[in-house]
Amino acid sequence: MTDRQKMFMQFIDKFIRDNGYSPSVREIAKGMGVSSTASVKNMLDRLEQSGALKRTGNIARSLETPSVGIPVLGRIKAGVPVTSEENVEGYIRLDKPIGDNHFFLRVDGESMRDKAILDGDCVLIKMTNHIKHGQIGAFRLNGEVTLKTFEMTTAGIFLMPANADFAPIPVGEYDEFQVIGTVKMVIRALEGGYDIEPA
Amino acid sequence: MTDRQKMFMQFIDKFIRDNGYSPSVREIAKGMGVSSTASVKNMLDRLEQSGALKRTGNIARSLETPSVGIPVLGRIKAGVPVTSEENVEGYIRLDKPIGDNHFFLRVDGESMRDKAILDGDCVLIKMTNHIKHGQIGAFRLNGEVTLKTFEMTTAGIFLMPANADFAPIPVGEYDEFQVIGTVKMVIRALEGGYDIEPA
DNA sequence: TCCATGTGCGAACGCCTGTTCGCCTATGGG
DNA sequence: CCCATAGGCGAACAGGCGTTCGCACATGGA
Repeated sequence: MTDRQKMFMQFIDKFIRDNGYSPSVREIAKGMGVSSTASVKNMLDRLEQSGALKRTGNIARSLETPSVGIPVLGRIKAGVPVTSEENVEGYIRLDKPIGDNHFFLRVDGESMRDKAILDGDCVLIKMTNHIKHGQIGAFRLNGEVTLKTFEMTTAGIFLMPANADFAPIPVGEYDEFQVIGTVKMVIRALEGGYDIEPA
Repeated sequence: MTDRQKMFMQFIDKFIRDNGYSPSVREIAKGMGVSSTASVKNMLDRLEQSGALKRTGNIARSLETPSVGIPVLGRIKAGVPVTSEENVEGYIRLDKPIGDNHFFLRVDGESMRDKAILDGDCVLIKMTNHIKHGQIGAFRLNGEVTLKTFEMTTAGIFLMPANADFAPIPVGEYDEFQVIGTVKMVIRALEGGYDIEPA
């Protein structure tokens, strides 16, 4: 994406945030200081083609910046990529300064109880390979997805539960191991105070 | 709001969720099974007047269902109503099936640690006088606001911490005591993963 | 009985808005 | 030099869209 294209995106984004509806072609032209609607259409066509923008043909103010519903992944099936459609159990809509390298994971089990993350909570995962000693993250170990504290010591890598009922998991040289990402937020619903959109 | 008006709101709401932009007057007419755009405008005028809907005059598809910024209350000052402006430290924007009898409270202290609610978490409070034995709620006791589990026994009312370092608090007959509301959701940000709008 | 309120009809007006067409300029490989 | 790519101009078209006007018909309280 060129600098010019980024400027258009920023304008559209801000307009939608400020007004709650998307700008018209002419409003974009005015805001960006070009005089022809054709120039704007040109730009929108390219932005849409690159996937930065979503439009619905011939419909007024139907511009969308695609990025609001963050998927909530439930029990992760073995053998498929984590973010596979099959694992999506719903969506949580977020105000969007968040990238598409994020998803929510519904916590299964009590192994992180003492870090105040309970069975059924939703944790926001930022997908990344960079994780530091002591950070909580999501990992894939021999096909199983798990939420643990990451510890890297002279004895090797350990995935630490936060619950005395569970044992630390050493990551062996020949284990299939992958850092899925780090935990950025925890959301817990109590007594039906909160909905996720159905998948 | 009449039943008919609720149906219109539901339609508009769903349309926006599904399409990302608001319906036109004619689309509403079609969707609601009325044949005149004037009827729809009539309805929209009333919905707007009652505050259920926001519009921008003469602008296509500018319908908004006011998405509410729920205030986040920080340290509650003594002597002022809980929801007083002075206590607001920011806002969290929620998709709106939530009433204005809700607010977020930023948790101060570790007294609910064993219920997985930590210092600095944001809890969504539904303001109500109705609370059941065993529910977590926010209370005002002799001017202090506190988050505890509510217990009602033959020995009286107790506010129970979830942390062995804190003692149960009996509510005496002459205490100034008020149930502020019940906890509906817990949100925790880790490592800057999440922003609240400034107040 | 009278009147306010909620809901509806159909037609017409006029601005709003996305699209199209043809043409132009600058930049940077090959 | 040729050409692809990014960006832009101005005019015109056709359908989208909110608004207005005048009228109609129930319901329910005064």
